[in-house]
Amino acid sequence: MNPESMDNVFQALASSVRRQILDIVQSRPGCNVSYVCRYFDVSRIAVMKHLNVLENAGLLITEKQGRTRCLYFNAAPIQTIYERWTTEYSSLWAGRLTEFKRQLEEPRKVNRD
Amino acid sequence: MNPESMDNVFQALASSVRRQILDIVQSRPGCNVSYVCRYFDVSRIAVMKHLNVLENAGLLITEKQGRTRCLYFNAAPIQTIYERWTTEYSSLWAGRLTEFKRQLEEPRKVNRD
DNA sequence: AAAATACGTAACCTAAAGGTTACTTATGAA
DNA sequence: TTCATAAGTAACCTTTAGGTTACGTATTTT
Repeated sequence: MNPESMDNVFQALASSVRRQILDIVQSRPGCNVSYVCRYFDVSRIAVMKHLNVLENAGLLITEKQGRTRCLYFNAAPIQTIYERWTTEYSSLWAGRLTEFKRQLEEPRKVNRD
Repeated sequence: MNPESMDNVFQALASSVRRQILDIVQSRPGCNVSYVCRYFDVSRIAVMKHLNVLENAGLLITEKQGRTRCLYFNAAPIQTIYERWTTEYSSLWAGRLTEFKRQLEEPRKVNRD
């Protein structure tokens, strides 16, 4: 997973509305756009933009059936990030804030992600 | 953890530069602003803004000593989110995309977070 | 004391996020 | 066939994000 798509996933999750949308779709796999819209006070276009952000991040899968767009939640990106971060920050996720002082003698450009 | 601060954490993590900063500070607990700046090509002010975003999300702790600002990584917010999401989406994080179709008879305002 | 260093604040600029309304298009139902 | 419904596109607006330069202030260092 490249840093760009990691950005997309975190960015997508950084909105309460979008996290709610994930909840809704998860509880109703295959539901359509109008169904999701009923839960919110904002316009359908605004909801569609949120859906597109989520789809772009890979958190939603779309399947067009006739005139309706069926929505499915995809947990894979979250799992990937979780696995990645548990490896890199394993001690931290485990709950211990270890003061692991790696000897970094001279600053250099970091190339993470 | 309220949805607002959850937003802040995800938002803070949605930037490759900021994730790199976390790496740097984690590898050098107590380092100062200038030290972090050496890793990036952007201005010091830009880096400071990133640091403030991270601090606001609770991912960085700051301790002023004389004229220097000492930086420490704080994993607590990440742990909280992890625990929260593993509870809510446990089956998903576990790797099985279960088609758990909860019977949601009539749409209503969702109040998650 | 003078100079260099570390940080902070203010004002500004550009691009992106997140919302709106208006209009189109395609499909399903009567 | 007509009408209602589901979705998409375009153009626009306002706020926020992320960067800049210029300037100010406190604390070390020489």
